[in-house]
Amino acid sequence: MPKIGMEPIRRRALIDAAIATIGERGSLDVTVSQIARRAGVSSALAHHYFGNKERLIIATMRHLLTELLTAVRRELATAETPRGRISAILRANFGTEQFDRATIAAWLAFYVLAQESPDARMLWRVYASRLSSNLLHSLKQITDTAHATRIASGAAAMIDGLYIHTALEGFPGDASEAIALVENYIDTQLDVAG
Amino acid sequence: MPKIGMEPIRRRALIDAAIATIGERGSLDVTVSQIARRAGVSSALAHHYFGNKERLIIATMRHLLTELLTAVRRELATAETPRGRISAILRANFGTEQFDRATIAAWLAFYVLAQESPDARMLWRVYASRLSSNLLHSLKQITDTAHATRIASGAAAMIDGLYIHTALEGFPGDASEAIALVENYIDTQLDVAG
Amino acid sequence: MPKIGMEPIRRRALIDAAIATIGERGSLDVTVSQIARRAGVSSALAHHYFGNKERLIIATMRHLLTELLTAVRRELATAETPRGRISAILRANFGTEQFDRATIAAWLAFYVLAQESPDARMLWRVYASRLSSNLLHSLKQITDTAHATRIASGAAAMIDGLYIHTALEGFPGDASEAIALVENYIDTQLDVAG
Amino acid sequence: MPKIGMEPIRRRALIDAAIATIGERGSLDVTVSQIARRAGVSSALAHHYFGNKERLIIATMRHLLTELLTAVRRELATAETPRGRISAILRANFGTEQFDRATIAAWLAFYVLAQESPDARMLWRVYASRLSSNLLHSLKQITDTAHATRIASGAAAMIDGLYIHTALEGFPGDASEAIALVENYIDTQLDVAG
DNA sequence: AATGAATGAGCCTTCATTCAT
DNA sequence: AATGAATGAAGGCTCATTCAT
Repeated sequence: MPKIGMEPIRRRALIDAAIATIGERGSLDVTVSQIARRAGVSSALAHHYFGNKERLIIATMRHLLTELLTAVRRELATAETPRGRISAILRANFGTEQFDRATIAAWLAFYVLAQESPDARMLWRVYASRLSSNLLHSLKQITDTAHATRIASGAAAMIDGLYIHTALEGFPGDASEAIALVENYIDTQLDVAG
Repeated sequence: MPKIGMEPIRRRALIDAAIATIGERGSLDVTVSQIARRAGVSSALAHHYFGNKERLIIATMRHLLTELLTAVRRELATAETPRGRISAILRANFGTEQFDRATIAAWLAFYVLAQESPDARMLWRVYASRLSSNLLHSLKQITDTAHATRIASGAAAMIDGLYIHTALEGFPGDASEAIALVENYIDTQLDVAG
Repeated sequence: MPKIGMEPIRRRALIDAAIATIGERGSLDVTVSQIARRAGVSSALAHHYFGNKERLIIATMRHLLTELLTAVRRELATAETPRGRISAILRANFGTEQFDRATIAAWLAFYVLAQESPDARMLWRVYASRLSSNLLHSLKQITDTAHATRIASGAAAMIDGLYIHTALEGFPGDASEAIALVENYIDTQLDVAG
Repeated sequence: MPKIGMEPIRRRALIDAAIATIGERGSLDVTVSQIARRAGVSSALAHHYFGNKERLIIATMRHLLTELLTAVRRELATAETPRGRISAILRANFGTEQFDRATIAAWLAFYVLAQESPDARMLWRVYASRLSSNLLHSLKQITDTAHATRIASGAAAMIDGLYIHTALEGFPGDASEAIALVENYIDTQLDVAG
């Protein structure tokens, strides 16, 4: 086995382990040692590559964000109409990779981190404004700005709310039902907006 | 003269201090000492009254929940129609006491706690199902069960989503705009449902 | 045994233990745990009372300095002539309390600390300028300013040099011989200065 | 083409880097990595050439000592009288290479190391006895053994004391003033000794 | 009723050191 | 000749918790 070029492999392994550990625990109250052990390395190595715990956590959050945005882009590529683009965004947000237990739990934990850490908040803002502008862009092609703005806000809130409810098992349905709920919201709003 | 009957006073002071401390920090990463100091007592006293940190946190969460439910009951008492009862619930959820910075931040932190602590999850379930059944009960008097169920789920998700967005300053509006968004959702849904 | 008012007792015990531990080791490479163990308490208590390791070390240095200055003052009180005051200062600097193995070793370690820590350097400056001004004051009553200044500098350097040589066992004599060397320096200088 | 004969170059580079790093920090609290980075190599190479950290430090100390003794020898070669030889020794000790900031700081750090490390103490002893015997040898040609011994001890102490005071910026003058102080001590002592 | 005193347990972090390449 | 990869060991520091008063 080659002993060179391990850095990207280890970084990725540590980030994956961080998601799994945080997801399992349901909070950021995890130790670097736990994450490192799950990644099959020593905690010292985690520090070697990430500097400190916070940076590892932030890198993990960024990874999740990147994956989500990639999924969004992938789905968007298949859409052909403005309304179809909105559905694509929803499919990406509730896709199997984004909507599995550990990932949702990790996202929720990051929401809390975003309250204390400026870095984390900035990342959350990137996610939120990207989602918002994606929705807005498509909605504006269907209805007027005032309606589009309101619908985008409502849909974004509903999406995050569904994440929470799923994480806490307060939402009885699965991903497709979550999507249906938001789709229905948008359809109904657009119907009424005319 | 011996101070008698201090217990309820101290308990309340500690719970208030816990909300303030958690709200300020934005997470449950607060020490018992910080809370106690804010309450003007020693950390040993906090343990004397609550046994351990977790029970103090749970008591704080329960307090917040009780206050919310009390506010809901108070608002409901002023409502006269099923639709009016729904508006009353929203007014309570976004009322000044529930929707201030520290309280929202604390709620968000508790959401995360609910992922790890069975006690906390149970409390969250109480809140979620109470909210849900309140909404459902009124909605069923206006539309059929299928529509009512969906609208209740959507509204509940939207409410929690708005809490998150407000906590992270991703929602640009204030309480009244948050209310308007949910009211509009419900109105539109009911319109279409017929 | 009383359980109140322990703070000054513990602080003193920790400082004494720090001197002994540092003196024995010959450097500041000692752990808080070692010091605490010697003082008969947990390392957590050391942090409780001093905040962190550096502050404990600085407090120890300050203690040594205070003791030295107290000894100087005590000896000065017995002196009656300017020349006698100089001898008093030397007696204090080479007195049994200041000139024992552990204390000398600790002083030497502090000299090094003074190179990196501004707090430590400030303390060293206090010691150095106090010694210097004490010597200078008496010398000026015996000879002119130019000579007095030079002699004070030379004597101060010789004193510190003798500390080092004693710490490293490069000086063959004991305290009285060290004193004699400096006394002789001063006498000779004054003789020549006229 | 394989790099051949790199060993002496690397050793020297590491030792120079060690002096600079220790001098800058003012203590031996430097990491092997810092030294290696400054030398432009990996820390593993430092271990490859020196075995462990202590040996690198000792080698650095020995280097400093060798340079000092070389300087002494160089200066001594220019002296023609016993008194001139003493001046030559002083010139060497306070020469620009020995008396620069980093070197002095490193020396002071080594003094402390000499308290814990037998190897370091042995090196210091070599320096101290060489200095002492050099001085003594010349002094004995000028005055009787008793006086010569005392003057040698006093001068040696004064020299080290001046190093400390310079390191800690407690000595206001520069090298030439330091030399003058010791020269004056010796002259005066010899005058009186007759 | 209340607290100062005290600690065990645990976590983050650093660093000298080793090893395969 | 040289280094990236990796770790064990240890230290500083925090904190919930206990206890005697």
